[in-house]
Amino acid sequence: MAADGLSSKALKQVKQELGENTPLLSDVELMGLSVRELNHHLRGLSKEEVARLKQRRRTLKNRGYAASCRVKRVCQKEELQKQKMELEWEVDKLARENAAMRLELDTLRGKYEALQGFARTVAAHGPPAKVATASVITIVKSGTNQAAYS
Amino acid sequence: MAADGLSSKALKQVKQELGENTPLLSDVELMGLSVRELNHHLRGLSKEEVARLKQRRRTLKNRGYAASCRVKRVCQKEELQKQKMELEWEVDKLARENAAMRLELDTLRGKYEALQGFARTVAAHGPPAKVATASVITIVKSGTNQAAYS
DNA sequence: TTGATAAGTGAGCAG
DNA sequence: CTGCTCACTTATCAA
Repeated sequence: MAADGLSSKALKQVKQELGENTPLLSDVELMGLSVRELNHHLRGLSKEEVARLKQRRRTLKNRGYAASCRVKRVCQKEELQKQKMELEWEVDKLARENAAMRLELDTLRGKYEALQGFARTVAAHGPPAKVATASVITIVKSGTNQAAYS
Repeated sequence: MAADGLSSKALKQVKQELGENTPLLSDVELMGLSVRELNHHLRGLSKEEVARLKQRRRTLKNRGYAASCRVKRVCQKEELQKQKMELEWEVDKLARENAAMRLELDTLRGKYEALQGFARTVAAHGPPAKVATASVITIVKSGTNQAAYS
């Protein structure tokens, strides 16, 4: 291969010239033929020419296979990267939700405990007197669910 | 290329024979040489032989480059898949945490509102009487933070 | 036979 | 020049 002294460009030129010598079967055309159609075009050709033509057909097809193989590889890689980005986005979103809920939970816990202290005092002693601090009053007034008034 | 009638196996045999004719520079050896070392081995060779040898060196190196290129491609793909799996795992973990916290939050909200209703009643009317239902008593008794007794 | 893929080769670019 | 990557060819394997 390295000894023939012909670049691939030169070879392509040769192929083009040959193709012009035999315009009936040049590259793209040769690929699209079914076996039956191919045999039709093969009538009256020497054994060697038939073999050469079939080999050329195979080579052309292989060229296409190689190309689609490369395309496939690229697509798969892009698909992976895309999925990765989507997952990163989802992680970010969930992390934010998580932080927000944690905050909310802590806040609510604080309010709940304050209210619980108030209730415990009330339950133990008499009616609300000194225990009802401003914070507790606030808590009692600001309901998380305003739909329970009636 | 398709016209030379030589398979790559045949070519390799040829190369091996040539290598045995010139045992001083065969494949692996030729690759590991620095330019200076190479020039040393090139003394007293015809221009053509020098060119041929250099070309063979280049070809051998290219073979190695191609191999490492493929390895690299595979590694990158595996790396992406690994990262993807880690992200999936993280999403799963965060989603679970999220669900658990949401549940906890809902529960606490429920308890909070019940307690709030109790407190509101107590604040509006007198001491605990008929309003203190069993659920509220339970809520008051089961503290989320037992450290507030004194 | 057809299609896909690994390995090898040359072309061409970048450093 | 060296190293890398692309397109192509060939050798193989599976369907």
